[in-house]
Amino acid sequence: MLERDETATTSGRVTIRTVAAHAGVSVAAVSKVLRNAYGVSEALRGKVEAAIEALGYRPSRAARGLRGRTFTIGLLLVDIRNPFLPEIIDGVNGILAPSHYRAMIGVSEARIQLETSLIESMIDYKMDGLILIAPRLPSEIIARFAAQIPIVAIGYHDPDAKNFDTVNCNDQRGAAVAVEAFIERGYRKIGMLTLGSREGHRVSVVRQREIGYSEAMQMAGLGEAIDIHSIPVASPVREESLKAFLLRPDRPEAVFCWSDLDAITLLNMAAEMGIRVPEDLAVIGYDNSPTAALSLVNLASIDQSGHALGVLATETLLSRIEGRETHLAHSTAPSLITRRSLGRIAGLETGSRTTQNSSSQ
Amino acid sequence: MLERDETATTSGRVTIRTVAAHAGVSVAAVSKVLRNAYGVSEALRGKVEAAIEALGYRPSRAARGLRGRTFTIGLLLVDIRNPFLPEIIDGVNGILAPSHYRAMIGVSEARIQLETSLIESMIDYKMDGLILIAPRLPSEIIARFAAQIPIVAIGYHDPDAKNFDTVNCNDQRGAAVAVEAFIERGYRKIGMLTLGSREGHRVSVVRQREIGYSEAMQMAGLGEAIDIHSIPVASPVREESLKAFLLRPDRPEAVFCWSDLDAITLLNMAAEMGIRVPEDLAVIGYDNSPTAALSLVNLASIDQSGHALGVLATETLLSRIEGRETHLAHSTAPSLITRRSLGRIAGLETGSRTTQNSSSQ
DNA sequence: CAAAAAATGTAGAACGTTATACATAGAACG
DNA sequence: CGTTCTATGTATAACGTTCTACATTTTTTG
Repeated sequence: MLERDETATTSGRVTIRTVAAHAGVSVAAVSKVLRNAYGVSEALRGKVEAAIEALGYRPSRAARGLRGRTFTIGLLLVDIRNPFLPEIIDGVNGILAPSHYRAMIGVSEARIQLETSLIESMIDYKMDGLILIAPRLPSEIIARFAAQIPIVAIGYHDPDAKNFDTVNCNDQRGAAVAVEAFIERGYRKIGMLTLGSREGHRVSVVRQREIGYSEAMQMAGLGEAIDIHSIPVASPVREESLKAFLLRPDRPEAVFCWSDLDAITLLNMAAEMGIRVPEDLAVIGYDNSPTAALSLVNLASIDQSGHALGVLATETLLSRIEGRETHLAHSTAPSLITRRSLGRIAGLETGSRTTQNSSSQ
Repeated sequence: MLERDETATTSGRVTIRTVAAHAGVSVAAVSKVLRNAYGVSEALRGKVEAAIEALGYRPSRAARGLRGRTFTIGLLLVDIRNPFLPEIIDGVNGILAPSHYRAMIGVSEARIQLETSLIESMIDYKMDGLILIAPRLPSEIIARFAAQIPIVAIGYHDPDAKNFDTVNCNDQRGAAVAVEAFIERGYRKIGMLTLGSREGHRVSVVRQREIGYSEAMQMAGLGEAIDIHSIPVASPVREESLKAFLLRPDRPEAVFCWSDLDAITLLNMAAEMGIRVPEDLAVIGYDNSPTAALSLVNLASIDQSGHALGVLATETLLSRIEGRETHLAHSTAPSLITRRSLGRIAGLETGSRTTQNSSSQ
């Protein structure tokens, strides 16, 4: 192993100048090799690669950001507690691992100003593209940013998106799967718990799940029994609203809940109040979170395969970065994981999966 | 609002040159204002700040990385599923929100090569400092990186650390708190579940909790009853080992588990096998994860306040970045959240907290 | 073989900011 | 008032890489 070259900086970092001197070629030649640019002989490539190896050279991502690519994908989260995040991130990292790309995650809150500020920061870092996970931004804001940087949104249903891509589980279908499962087991009074009016727009997964619930009920001739109970976002009125639902004299016999987070809280309260699940109230959640699978919890849930969403979003973003300009909207299929909370059929101690077909636009 | 200035780049981005032209001053003057450097009059500051506001200028973090600071804190995670992560991140973001700093999170795996590669990437981004959360690296590797970039480690007990800082919950004390709680309730056959030999070094939180368990048992005159059951890291032998523990004819009457993750799995299995908790087996976990608090789960747990750890680590790192060179090792106090799994005293349906003092070196 | 075309490697500027040297203006002092 | 000291703002190079123009070498063609 050679000593560090004297063309290293005063801080001791090996730079492209160091490599060029070591290989006896120009700086631009080293850059061409790094970029895999046209006009590099095999002999030159060999010399440069040997020098890079010998010196342990790593390009500065910051410097690259001034002219070329940083090989960075930004992931933007508005809720670090979203239960399907680990799977998405596993999916993303699985695709990026063999490449030069690296994912960097920024955590914001569900407020337009904070989400916007985080996206701006990611642009200032010269990231090559962004994956927004369940963003709460209006479509026009996302479109404005997409004019500056490639963007893919997960968990965001915008049928009019032109300059950014979307990757979603088919949330209407997910809700319909839940309703159908209840009906198949003989339930007719089927309600839905949804999240409050802060999430009012059609792009939101919550709204899509409501639409799916309502349409499935109507298809089944149960339009008169549609019963959507809206819970507020903020604690403690959120928990109070769940309790109020449980205390209703006209409580339905089965309920589809927009997310496992609130479904699990509901199960907890039911247990504390002596309401038997599924005998007094059958429950299906959404997300198939790890907690839902605990046999102490045993919540039936719609699974949307975060891993597949992460994989698909990353592949879609990389193709955007490579120059594709036509819009893509991917839709994956939800599946029902049946567990005890669904009830009405014996032998439901272990989860089992009912699958739908997937589709892309 | 003025039109975008003609000195903007061809990509349309507002740069420091644009601001300088708009304010009628030099580029270096604008830089001095941005850096809050000495030698700026109030009049100049006013002109520059007005131009920045009018043009919506944001410095390029990539360009800043070439000479100054990017105002970026890197958070490195080896396990995105670690239940106390959301609280740590809330703590970090709470401190950074009013500043120019931004946290960027990188997710790795618990393998030396991958963790090392992620740290190198963060250095290549010219991040200003790093917080390593429960790193699995040997001390010498961390120290080598700390010679290049300010580092604070959370959940890493290295009494010999010289050039990086540590912020930990007092894990020995946490284990002792659990043992003492069992003893106070009359349990004498008290075991411990720990994580396998891959985590063999003293810096590891697992090893610290073992030490705390063993010493507390000896202090209580129960040295002969020390019983540490080691479970392997990898599934499915991990779950098999937990089941083997439950099936032991000489199973202890109470068990302290190194982490909520495995404690919850244990509770699940116990429920499936008809082992009553706490009547047949009392359990205390570690981390006070949200799942532990569900009344369907109701696991007593040692709380280490991820939020406080995040706050403390961030403050410590910022002072490192500002130039402090003396080593700091912060230790916060664990507290016991009592719940039903602990047993032996009536009226334990709601969690309550037993607190210890905190200390810093 | 000569001319044309293609491949190769280099020189130099660009990217957007920071840091430093220093010219100059303004303030303080005798 | 002249000299010295301090504060201010500018000019310029540095930071580490990418990109492009183009000189030169090599290959292909007639």
